[in-house]
Amino acid sequence: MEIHQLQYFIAVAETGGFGRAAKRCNVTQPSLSQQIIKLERELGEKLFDRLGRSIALTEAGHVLLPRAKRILTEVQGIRHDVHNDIEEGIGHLAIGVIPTIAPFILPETLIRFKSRFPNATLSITEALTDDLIEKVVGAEIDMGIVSLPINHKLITTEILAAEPLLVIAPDTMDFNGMTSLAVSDLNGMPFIALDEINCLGEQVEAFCYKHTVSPEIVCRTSQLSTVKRCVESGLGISLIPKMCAVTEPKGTYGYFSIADHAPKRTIAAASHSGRMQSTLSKAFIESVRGVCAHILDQTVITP
Amino acid sequence: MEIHQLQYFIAVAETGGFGRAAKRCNVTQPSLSQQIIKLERELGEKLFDRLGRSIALTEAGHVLLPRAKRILTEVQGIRHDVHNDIEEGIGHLAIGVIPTIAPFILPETLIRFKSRFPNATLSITEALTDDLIEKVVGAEIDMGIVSLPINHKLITTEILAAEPLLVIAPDTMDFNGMTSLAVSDLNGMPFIALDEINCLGEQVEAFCYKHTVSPEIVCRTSQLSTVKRCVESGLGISLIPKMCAVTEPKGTYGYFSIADHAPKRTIAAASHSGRMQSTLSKAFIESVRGVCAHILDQTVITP
DNA sequence: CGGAATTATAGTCAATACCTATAGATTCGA
DNA sequence: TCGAATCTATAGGTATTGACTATAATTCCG
Repeated sequence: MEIHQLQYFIAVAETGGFGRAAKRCNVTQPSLSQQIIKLERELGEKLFDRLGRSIALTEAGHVLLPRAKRILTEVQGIRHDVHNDIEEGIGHLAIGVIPTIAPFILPETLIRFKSRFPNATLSITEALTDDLIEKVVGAEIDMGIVSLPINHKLITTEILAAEPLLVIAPDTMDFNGMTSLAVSDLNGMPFIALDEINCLGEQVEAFCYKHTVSPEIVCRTSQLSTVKRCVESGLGISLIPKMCAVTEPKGTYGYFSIADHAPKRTIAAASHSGRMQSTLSKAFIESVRGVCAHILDQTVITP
Repeated sequence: MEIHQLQYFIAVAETGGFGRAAKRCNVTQPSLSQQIIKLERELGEKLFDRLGRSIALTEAGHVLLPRAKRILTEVQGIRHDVHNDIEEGIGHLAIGVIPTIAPFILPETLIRFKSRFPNATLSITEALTDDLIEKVVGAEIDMGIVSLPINHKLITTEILAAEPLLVIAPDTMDFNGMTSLAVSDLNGMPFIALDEINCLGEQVEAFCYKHTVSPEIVCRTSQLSTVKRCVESGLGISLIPKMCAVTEPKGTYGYFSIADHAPKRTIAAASHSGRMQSTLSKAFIESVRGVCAHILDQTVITP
């Protein structure tokens, strides 16, 4: 069964004749006749009673007609839909975000994205960088929101924001009223470290190593919120991303920047080099970029 | 766009590879590749991102997939439906009935038919024989319930019942207690005639002419119910089909058969010789046959 | 009965779907 | 890092088939 056969069939049914149908379909009458006969043979039923002057649909023809029309309508609609549904933002997007970013940007990002594309569906995965990269490569998700650097030849990254890392210290610790510190001030300080399975943990570690400071690690946790709670209870200081400082209620601790070698992380969208970015993907990236800018614009440094 | 292209597309989407899809579709991989490429060109959008190990649907592919599946499902369903819907009595039947039959058989026939084929739709036309025949020839209706003879080379008839015509006479007229009359008894009697545009009118006329009796026509009406009312009011006698006697409430009149040359009419289904009879048509014919048998089985002759 | 109209058949041609063979690209394990 | 394996694309040949022209067969109408 072929689409053009259904087209011919509908034309015959609607024009009431093979010749007229052929004219409408821009083929000759014998061609059309043969295709109808072929369709009849395939279905094992005559579709028309040929009455000389006119034709009449048989029972089988009556059954086929509405179905054929529906199929043709859908086929006609496909070309249109393939172009328009994309613009209308109908579709699905699978996103992954690392745990040290997700809780701070997702709420606002989802609100923005959903209001712009109410018809799109979204699935979010929270996982560590390596996991996300693997999922992107395997096309399980469309994009990962991660922290650079990413080194994988199949991954393309697009920078979304540069984010300072701030020292967080409990109110019980005194920095002599300073609001900004030097790297060397960290030396020997009790330090709450994030587990190294988080890239942020690694990055902090690398930062300390690079500037040859060695704070004394008194605790290792796997979540930033736990870090904050440890700091709050006076256990030590830590280094956390600004978005974490901004978006959680202020407690009994203060924030300080490091003046001489400001540590930062770079937030980026990682996607598969071989896949074209969908409209939704691009829009999501812009949403994240906007949310980051908005969040990082705020000031939290202890006066 | 061709159906097999959609089939290939779905296979690739579901198997996650061109080679596997080709195997499932029983074609070689290059053939399948080419058809996908062709489909992509026609739609103006890439449908898959080829990632080496696996493939991923593009945005356009995501839009197409559910539509392609729906179309394929419908196409698959057609062959099944064309055969099964017929057996399940889904469909439409257009019937015509002459006025001297319609009111007596239709109610019961429709009840029987509808209970057997609840999913079928039915349209009924009441018209004179010539009109009906023309509509059957023009395929406007599927079948006419008429009275023989019908002479038209494109019409096939199938006899449904032989129906006696009975003399109806008002109670005020006395036939000396006889329940059956001879043809000659009609001579000179006041007679309520049905208009000759009805075939029944013609037939009665022909009957009288053939047996050389000439009742005195005192009234011509166009409907049988009017004939009865005229008889009832004592205007004269008439000759009416038995089904008319049976299915209308008995009033102040009696029925008599004609013993020597029993007049009758032959009820038949007239259909187009060139058209195959649908299941519904055949079933409707059987319904009518059954109803006629049931009605004509009853006895109405005045004791 | 003849002319107009309509569908079916026959024969030819061109488009194309399919096949085999092979190249190019990527992944994975040694 | 190199080679084997896997996967898709390309090239060229073949065969199917949809479409065309011409014509026959049938029906309808004057």
